[in-house]
Amino acid sequence: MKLPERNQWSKNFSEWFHRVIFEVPIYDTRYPVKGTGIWMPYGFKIRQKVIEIIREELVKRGHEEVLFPTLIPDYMIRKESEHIRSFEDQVFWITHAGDSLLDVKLALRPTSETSIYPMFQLWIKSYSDLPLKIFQIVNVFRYETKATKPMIRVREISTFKEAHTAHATKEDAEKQVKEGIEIYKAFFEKLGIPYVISIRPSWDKFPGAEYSIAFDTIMPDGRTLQIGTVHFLGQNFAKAFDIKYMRADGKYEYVWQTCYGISERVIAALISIHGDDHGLILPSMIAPIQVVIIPIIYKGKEDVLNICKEIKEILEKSSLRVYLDDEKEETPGSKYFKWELRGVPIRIEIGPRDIENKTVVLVRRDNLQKITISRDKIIEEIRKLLEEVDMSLKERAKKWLNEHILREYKLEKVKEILSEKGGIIEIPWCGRDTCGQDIENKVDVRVLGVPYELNEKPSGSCANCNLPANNWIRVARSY
RNA sequence: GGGGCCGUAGUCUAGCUUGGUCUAGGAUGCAAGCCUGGGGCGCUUGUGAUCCCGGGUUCAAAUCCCGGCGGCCCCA
Repeated sequence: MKLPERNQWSKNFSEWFHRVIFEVPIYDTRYPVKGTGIWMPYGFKIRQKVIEIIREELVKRGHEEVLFPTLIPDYMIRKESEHIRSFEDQVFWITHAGDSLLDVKLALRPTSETSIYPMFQLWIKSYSDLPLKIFQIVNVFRYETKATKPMIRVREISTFKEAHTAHATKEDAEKQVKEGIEIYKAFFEKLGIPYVISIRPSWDKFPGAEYSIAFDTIMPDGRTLQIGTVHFLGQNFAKAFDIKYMRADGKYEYVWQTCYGISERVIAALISIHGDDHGLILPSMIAPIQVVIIPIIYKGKEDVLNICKEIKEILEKSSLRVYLDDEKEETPGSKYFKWELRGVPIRIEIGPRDIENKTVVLVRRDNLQKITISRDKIIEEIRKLLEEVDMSLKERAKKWLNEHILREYKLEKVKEILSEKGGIIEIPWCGRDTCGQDIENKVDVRVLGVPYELNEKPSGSCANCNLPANNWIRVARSY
């Protein structure tokens, strides 16, 4: 069997994506409210695994999980002016209870800063209460006006992980920003999702933040997707919500804050980036089913099934997630396609030939290579193979990302490259906001920002205005 | 922000321009049976559609018009 291709996957990504999430099924978009969808059992399991990983990374670093109400009273959401100004048009309001008009209308949270920080104000008394590091995983609502897209641009974000922290000093808070970034790096590393980190331009930072740092990845069609953000809030919200603490010397000071978020866009990225024309390929850590067993039953050789059951038990004892597809009416070939679509990393085929030779056939999902191994080596062989598949997925994704990040000095070329193959282009930039926005308009791109953690600077002049360039700026067509 | 396309069984789609032949055709799926089984088996039978919703025009609307809801795409 030849290597599965990635033609549909890249050239017809939108179609590929819709087909896969519908047919697997992962997510049903037929619910009659625009920009919403249903996590189907298999998709829900993938989502669960992703949530487990991020939760573990946060808890490991001293974050505690909480759960806030969905509703935010009008006067509260308005406390930080820049924040509300930016979200105003996107807020869903509850104005009525039955027929009666509410005295205070209630917002469905578009994000939770304004619901959480009034409580911070009550909880934080002295420096010994700091740092305070919490997170929640909730749904948030944003009335998107542009075309919605399943998991990528939705009106009900169903999986919004938001962390919120408060600190005694600016230094502590900025250290927290770095920790937030480390958490996300570890998280994406585990999912095998490659990324670039950029400091968002001032005109695109989180409303109410001092600055924002964002993770972007590149989707199969070459457009970038923001998959994580970390914000330094300074004392903006602390002042708006009067969050003060008493220092050791008895004086009061406003806290310094950060927040960072991730949504189901990560899941969209996960299933897209590792896919091919046959469907999903899931990293073993995420795969709801890591190994699927397909019995090849010929008439009069029904004992194949018994061996399959034995092997299933052996593998389960070794903590693998195994499924035996013993459906009688379906042919093996049809099962292969089905489980490939669903991204199960390893398939075991067992037929009469294998029974006779005490072997099994292992097929890895990424390249469909078949190997025949002796039955008593099955556990170590599968463990090894899972690791190899994970590794090659990660490497392929990384390679693909790197191939789609280029440097360019001429704006006309930028436009050309982005229309042809998409990706991210780094161009020399003078550092002025007006010039950056000018580039956005001229080339029809989104400025992602300047590279985070890159010390090297461009020489020469800005690609747009010819003033001396003082940094690289990343641009892309984005979701 | 601006523009375009579309909505017919669970899914994809024909029919719409030129209203009547549509009792809405096909594929796929689903169900039953036979036959099969190491890459989407085959055959038979069956099942499944308020033609997105509301209004209008007309003797007559899936088809034309208006509004709504929903989906997709493109451009600066």
